Amino acid sequence: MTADSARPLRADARRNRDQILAAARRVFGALGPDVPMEEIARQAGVGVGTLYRRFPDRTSLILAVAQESFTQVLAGARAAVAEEASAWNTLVRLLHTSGELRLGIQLTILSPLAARAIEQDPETTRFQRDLLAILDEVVRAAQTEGTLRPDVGTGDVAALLSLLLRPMHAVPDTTARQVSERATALLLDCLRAPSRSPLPGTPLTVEQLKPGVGRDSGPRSGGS
Amino acid sequence: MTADSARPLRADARRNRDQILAAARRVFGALGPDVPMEEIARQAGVGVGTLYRRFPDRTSLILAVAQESFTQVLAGARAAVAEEASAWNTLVRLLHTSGELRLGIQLTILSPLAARAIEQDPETTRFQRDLLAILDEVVRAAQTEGTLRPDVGTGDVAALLSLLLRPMHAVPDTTARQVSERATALLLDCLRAPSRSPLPGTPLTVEQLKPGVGRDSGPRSGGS
Amino acid sequence: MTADSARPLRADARRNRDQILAAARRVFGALGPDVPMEEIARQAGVGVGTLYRRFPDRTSLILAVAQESFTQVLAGARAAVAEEASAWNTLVRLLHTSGELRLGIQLTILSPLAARAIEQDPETTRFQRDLLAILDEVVRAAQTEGTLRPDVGTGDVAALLSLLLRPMHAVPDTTARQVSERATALLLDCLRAPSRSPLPGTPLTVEQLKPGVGRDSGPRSGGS
Amino acid sequence: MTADSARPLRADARRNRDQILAAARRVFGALGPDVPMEEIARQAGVGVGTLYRRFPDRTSLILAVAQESFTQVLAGARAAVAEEASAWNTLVRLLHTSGELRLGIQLTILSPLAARAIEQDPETTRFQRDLLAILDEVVRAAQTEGTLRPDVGTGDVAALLSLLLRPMHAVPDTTARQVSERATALLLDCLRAPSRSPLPGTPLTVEQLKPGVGRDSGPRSGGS
DNA sequence: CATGAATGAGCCTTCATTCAT
DNA sequence: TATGAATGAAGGCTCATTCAT
Repeated sequence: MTADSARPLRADARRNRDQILAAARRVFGALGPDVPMEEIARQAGVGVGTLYRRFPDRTSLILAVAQESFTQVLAGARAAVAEEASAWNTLVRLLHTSGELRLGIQLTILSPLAARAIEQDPETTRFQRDLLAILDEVVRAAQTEGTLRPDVGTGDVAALLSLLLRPMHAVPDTTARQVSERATALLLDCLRAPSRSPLPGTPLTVEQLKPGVGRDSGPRSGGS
Repeated sequence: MTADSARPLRADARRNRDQILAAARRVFGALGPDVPMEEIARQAGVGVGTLYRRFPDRTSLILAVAQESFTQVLAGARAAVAEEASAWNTLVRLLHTSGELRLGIQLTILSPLAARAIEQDPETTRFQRDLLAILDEVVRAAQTEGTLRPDVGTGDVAALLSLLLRPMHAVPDTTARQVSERATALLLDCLRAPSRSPLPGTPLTVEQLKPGVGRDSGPRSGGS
Repeated sequence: MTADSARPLRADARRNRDQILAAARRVFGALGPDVPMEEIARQAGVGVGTLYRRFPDRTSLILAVAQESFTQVLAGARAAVAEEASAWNTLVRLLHTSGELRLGIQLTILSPLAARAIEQDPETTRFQRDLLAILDEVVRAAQTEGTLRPDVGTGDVAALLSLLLRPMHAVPDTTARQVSERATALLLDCLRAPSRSPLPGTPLTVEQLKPGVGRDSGPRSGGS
Repeated sequence: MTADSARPLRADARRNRDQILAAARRVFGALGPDVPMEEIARQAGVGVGTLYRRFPDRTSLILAVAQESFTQVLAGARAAVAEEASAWNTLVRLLHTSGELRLGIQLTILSPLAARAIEQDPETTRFQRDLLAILDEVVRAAQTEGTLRPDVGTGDVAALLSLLLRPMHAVPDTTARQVSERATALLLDCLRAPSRSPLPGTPLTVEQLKPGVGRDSGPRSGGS
């Protein structure tokens, strides 16, 4: 995934790289994507120099973290597709699984810098495309089997998922977990066919989520 | 709201102050709460010095923006309560109205600094308390009148609302708006009584949202 | 003294000027010569604008304070000369009297800016010249009358006096006062003829105190 | 002295640190303790960043300079005690030796910031205590041996010493040196037993010099 | 290769001084 | 004339990144 470079890294170098990545996830998670590089290095138990040898700048570190996350999500998604009996069950599992990786994904989202980096990174973009493709398949299948209300599009599901993955602030951790579970359950309850009340507009397609036209630098409006 | 200082500010000073506040909303919105103060000053058409004369530090500027937002939300909420015929309609309107002010509220949420400031500001805290009190009333009333599913608590509704208010990234503005509307509709669809499938756990109370026990410095995990 | 400007200032302007001067003495004394001009203005009960109308910049305010002090010292010195019976008594009184004005004099000494300003101000320079002239007279007279040891020059006395006027730090006020009194007494004890042990070098003349050759920007070495 | 940190600094870092310290002494001496950090960095031939890496803020730099000075004074004092035959000679040597370090000590005294920092630094405080202890011993011994007038206390001597160490302004360097020598000689002449005229009050003890009761923020009055 | 030192640009904030009211 | 608002230069400090050891 993250490897486009040629030779496969000496054992200790490998270890360093992993430690750094782990530290980055942890620290980004705890302190946001703006933490001093030095802090990350310290937590990884290496010097800044080493960090920079592995990841030439902050952006590339963020990307690496993001890619790692996406890789796992993707793997999880594929497993869900393969292992679940119905499309609906796949969907349920997708929503729950994603929870695990929320952290990695979002931290990515808190800084304009990170946002831009990720948007522009082909690797990450590919992940997203793949993920959306899978989701799209599942959504259609679920609608075909009659378990998912027909008036939502893959875009809707993706957007909702992404909103549910946003971090909550200033709330006890246990509460956050409960919110997470109950919100997911509620959402699934909504999504189940048949629909009760009609939704405004038309189903959102995957295409409509593409970075598109509107302005978009930094944190922007959106969500309801 | 923001005014506790004694005398009422010279005409031009007043104008400047307003311009600064407006610029701050705009710039915080577009670039996040970490933008250089100088950028805000420029957009407001004043020198940094002027900005600092009005708002002695970044925190106080953030607070001012936040307070302004909350003030409006609160007013909107009160109007909704007063003017709508049923509790359900009030709830609907609350969800939609809040949309307008999302921006002000959230920008507030993107930096640890801002988060801390807002958590600690008594003024803002009061707003939150009042808002939650109103919401609580509406929720109970709606459940009493049988329009809101009984297995959700005010805490659930507040948390969902807050999630929906999170900004979306890298998505065309028009899409963001659609997502917003459709997600709100979907959510309302979920919330309407009777419930279809049961939710895990018990209704979340307002108390459970209080900053409480779990660690919470900086951006932390949470969400669904 | 401080007046070279033509017309004699309207009553209220006069009052303002005096309040400013008084505030400056007080504030310089308490907070050092680097206090914000705004602080001085506040304590004087006027706006900064007014302060600047009276004293076009910090330097001129410092000079005004210094001049006021020197004026008083000079007056005191003349009185001492006129009223005391012996040159020795005049000297004693000079040393004690100066105590009162220490504050005004020194504050002048704490900032490089002030130092430079004072050195270059002709008015102040004149005061110093006059003061030294008087001191010189008294010293010679005392030596003539046989009460002052003959191996000290006016320069020595002036230097000692100036050292004794330095502020003490981090010491209770009452102690400072005692130190002051006892040191003065001790000094007088030293100065009284006949000398016991010979001093190194030759009597310091007034000329040797002139700003002269050596480097001298800002706080410089010196003293014992 | 200044070293409580663990590992012993790389060779070049050490060199830089020393250059910075040297530059600081020089620059503080010449321009006062308020000089821009950048000036110090330039004179040390390093970037500001380096300076800040070594001394996290101005205060710590000032303290380092102060500690260096005190260390030397203390060493000198101990040598004097050990090597001189009589207590009187020790005292003489103390007064003269101190002259060398005057600069470091005083620069320390010109800014409220510095003053506060030094007062509060335990290291420096300890130095002062030790120094006063030594002085106290010498004073008593000299009085016992009958060479020091009995009506002065250690507090008197310390205060006088400190006054003599004050910098002189706007005076040629050579004059400053002469003043220094002659004033010291004169002072010793005063201190020698027997006393000629009685001093007002009672001998000042070391305790009376302690920061104590009187107000003392910023430059305050004091000295004779 | 790893390390941590050095660099310097950039942002925050203060305050002397000017100027509109 | 008095006021206090506005300005902007200057200094403190941090941190991303580079480079000597």
